[in-house]
Amino acid sequence: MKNRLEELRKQRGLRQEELAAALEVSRQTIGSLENGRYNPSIQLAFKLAKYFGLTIEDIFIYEEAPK
Amino acid sequence: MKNRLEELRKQRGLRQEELAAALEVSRQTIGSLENGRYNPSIQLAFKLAKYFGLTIEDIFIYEEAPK
DNA sequence: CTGAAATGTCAAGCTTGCTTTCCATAGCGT
DNA sequence: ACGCTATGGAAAGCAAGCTTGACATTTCAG
Repeated sequence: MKNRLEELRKQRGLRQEELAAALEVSRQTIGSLENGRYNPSIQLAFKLAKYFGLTIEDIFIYEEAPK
Repeated sequence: MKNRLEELRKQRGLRQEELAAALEVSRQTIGSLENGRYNPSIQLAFKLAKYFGLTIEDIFIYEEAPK
């Protein structure tokens, strides 16, 4: 699963740390998502979508092969 | 987080077991989601949305309180 | 070039999502 | 009542998401 987090964050001129604080997660979590080390929980996906004013589908690109 | 899984499944006249098979998860997973024992992973949420021809936001209702 | 800020990344530990197995309960046709 | 089918739900175990803490690397202003 790919995502547009880094792009969206930079568009808004935010640091990973600031975005993390806004979402109440750790900076490492944001970095890990941007770099594809793992996928977000659905809760966090909703938080991100709400924060950016987009839908989950706008931010995360589902790819068939779950791996 | 609430969801409309049971409603959607029944609309389509499916058993939990059939839906589970279509999504390649266990019957217990479907039952647990319908009864709110836990939230789906984002992968499974995407699978469900695709299966029902809806968006994740159509199926899952995000509630602030992460509990 | 130098230093500070931002990001990358790892490790250990806890929590949550999902599996399999198993048993209990509910509903329904006969 | 009986038996069958669908669903509910618990337990144990593994995988994935997230945390804190620490350290390496990149980036960029001066």
